[in-house]
Amino acid sequence: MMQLKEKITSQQLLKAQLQVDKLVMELEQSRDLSCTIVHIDMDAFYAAVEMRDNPELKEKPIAVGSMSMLSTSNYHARRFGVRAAMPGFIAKKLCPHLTIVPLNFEKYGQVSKEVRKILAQYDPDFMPVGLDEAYLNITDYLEERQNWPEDKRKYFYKTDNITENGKQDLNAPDELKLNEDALSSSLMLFEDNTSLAEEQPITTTHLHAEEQRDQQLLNSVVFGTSAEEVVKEIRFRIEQKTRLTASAGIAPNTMLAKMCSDQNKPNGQFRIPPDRQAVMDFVKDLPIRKVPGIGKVTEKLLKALGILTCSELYQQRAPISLLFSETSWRNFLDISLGLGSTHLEKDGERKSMSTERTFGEINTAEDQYDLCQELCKDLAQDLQKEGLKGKTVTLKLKNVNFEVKTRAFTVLCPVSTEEEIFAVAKELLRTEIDSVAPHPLRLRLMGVRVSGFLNEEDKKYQQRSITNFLKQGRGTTVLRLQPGKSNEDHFTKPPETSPRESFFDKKRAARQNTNQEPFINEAVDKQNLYGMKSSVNPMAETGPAIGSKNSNEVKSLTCPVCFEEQRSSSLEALNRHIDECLNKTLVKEKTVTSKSADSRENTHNLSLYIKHKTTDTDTKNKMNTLMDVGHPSNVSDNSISNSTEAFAIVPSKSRAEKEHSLSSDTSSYLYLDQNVSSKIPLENAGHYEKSECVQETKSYSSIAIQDDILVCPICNLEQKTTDLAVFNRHVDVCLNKGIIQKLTEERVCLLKNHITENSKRIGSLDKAPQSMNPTTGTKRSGLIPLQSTSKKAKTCNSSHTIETFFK
DNA sequence: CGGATCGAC
DNA sequence: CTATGTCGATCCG
Repeated sequence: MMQLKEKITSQQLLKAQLQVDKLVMELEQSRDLSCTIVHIDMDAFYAAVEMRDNPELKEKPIAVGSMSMLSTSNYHARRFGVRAAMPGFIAKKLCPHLTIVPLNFEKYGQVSKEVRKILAQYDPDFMPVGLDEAYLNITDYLEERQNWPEDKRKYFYKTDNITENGKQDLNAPDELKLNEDALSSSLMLFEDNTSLAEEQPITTTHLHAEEQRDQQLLNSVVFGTSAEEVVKEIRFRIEQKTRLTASAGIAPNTMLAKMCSDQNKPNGQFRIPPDRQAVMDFVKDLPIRKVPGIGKVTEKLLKALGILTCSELYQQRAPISLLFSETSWRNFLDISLGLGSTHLEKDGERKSMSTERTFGEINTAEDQYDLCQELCKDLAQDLQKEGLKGKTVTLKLKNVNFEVKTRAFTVLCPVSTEEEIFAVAKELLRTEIDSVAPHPLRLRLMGVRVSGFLNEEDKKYQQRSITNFLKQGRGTTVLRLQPGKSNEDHFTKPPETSPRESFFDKKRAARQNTNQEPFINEAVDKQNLYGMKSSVNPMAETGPAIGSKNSNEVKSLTCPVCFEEQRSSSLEALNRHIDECLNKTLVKEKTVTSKSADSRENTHNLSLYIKHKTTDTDTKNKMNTLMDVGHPSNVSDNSISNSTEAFAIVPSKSRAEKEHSLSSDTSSYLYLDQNVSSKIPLENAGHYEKSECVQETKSYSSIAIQDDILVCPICNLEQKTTDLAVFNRHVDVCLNKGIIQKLTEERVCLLKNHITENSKRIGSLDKAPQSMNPTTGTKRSGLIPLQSTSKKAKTCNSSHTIETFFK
């Protein structure tokens, strides 16, 4: 993209600038600040629930999840660098005293329901996001509330609830403060009130009138009519009801509201007033990574173009409009202007359903088929719960090198039962197994997804067609697809009866007489896949099942669609031909994508780059170099200084400091195995991603370092530093998959052997198994090529990269 | 449509 | 020993 950017002429840029700015004008004109959108976000939700329900966990560092994956952690644990999406066993190394609590989704769901009940009173159409977040549009509610008498905005609470021994949340003092603030600002009028809020914990009936009055005076709070007051009230009620705290953001649109809720987390809130300047001020120095929808990849992409903040995003709007797709750059423009959705669209119908499982290596075909069937079974159950049938079945595979692959197939007749799904998934799996034969597929994950659900129109059509179909007395073909029959029957056997011989049948019969070479087994199955496409639909005008018939009876490499005999004996080629025939297009020979010169070029650059860092040929040093590439101690002090909040082994910060580091801190991991990596300036390598845990640490002080020697739990190498913050950053870099992910499997063992033996030449690493399929390293991100000549790296075999690297 | 990726929780 | 599961959106060919 940087190259493309270079090639933009000033002419083009000028034109783009004019066009974009015209749009900016329009956008500015239609800027809508009239809505009040609220984003509510429960603080460390799962962990908070677990702590609430088990006081023993209160003072301990805890995380919720399993040894293999954590969903969230409490603040205690976050100080050790333990955070969401981290494997539990690594968290244990970072924090040996960590208590890992298993997930209890039912409970979280219950709590979430309670919270939602409250939220619904402020916006019946509020939009939940997961269990712990929600957007509310309180515009209408606010207006109505202006005229409310105080008693309608008055809530009672039990002080005990907050100060009770051992019961209070870590953040309770803040909440108490909030309550006190609210109390002091309220008039505290007492009125006998029949419409008390449900969270009123005091039963008034047993008390004398005066006592009752005193009691309630002490423990009541009146919230105002402003947006802030409403949100305080919401958070107050949530805490009263669940003993859990929430953070909130208030802004004129959802994008801003979401970012606001992050601002004063935990247990705080922040508002951007409905004022253009206020919005622009907020957005000005905002790191783009904070924006919902901009993730790691997009951040890096924009960073390469010199864009770190929203202002820079705006400044570069013209070139951006030339480099990105329409949807992408329009979105970027909205972001840089602080524009976002002002209404909450309720989520539509489900579009897919899937299930997947991670496991220790499974490499025998038999086990893989069994597993696949099990997944289909589970998925079928889920589908049936919602009465869904879908036309596309997708198989997802991840091998032991973490390379993910999906393979999909669409049938004309929607499927929902285990047998139906498995029939398709099995073929997809078979194709994959065959594609690497005689090597086994070495899987660590398998998943099955069904999508392409029928919409209402489809259903009607389906119904009508079936009716017509049955009227015509051709039910036998339909029955082929009914549950109860084995999957084999569905796709590999011809219909028992063929009421009417079609054109295709005749053709087929004619061909049969020529008696040619039989298909090998897999060929039959692959052909079946194509057969399904054209034959399974009982409504097909062509009549019964050409594919099904062909599958058992055709004995030559003849296209079942055009009936031309195919020259190539390659099944792949035949299948491609059939596919093209089905699509009524010409057969195009796909060229097999080879590992392109580009990918080598990249690795070449990389090794050159590393070379200057290591003159020593000792293997262990190379290891260290590899692990330390992203280590801050290798980079300029300057880049570190902005990052010292990592994992927050730091005392509380003032607001100003915090804001400063927020704006200057940007994430950038060093990816050694990706195309751009060699282009990232070294001085940026020490930056790291600022995660939620960093922002949520304000009330904690620093902790002591217990050990003299810090050993990274991921790369297992001793770290030179004794600074826990620096160490944590190293772990973060290690964790961040770019480097280590590809090494965690057998390669690490190889390396270790090399280190201990210290004799073999490193080049032998090149002899790593070739069985794995190269993954395509193509990066897209809506890039519009200005010149079609730039056929960039189509494939990038990451393991190869690493091998070259070591070499 | 199939496949790959990104992003979110 | 141990690196999730699920879903929607987008882009490309």
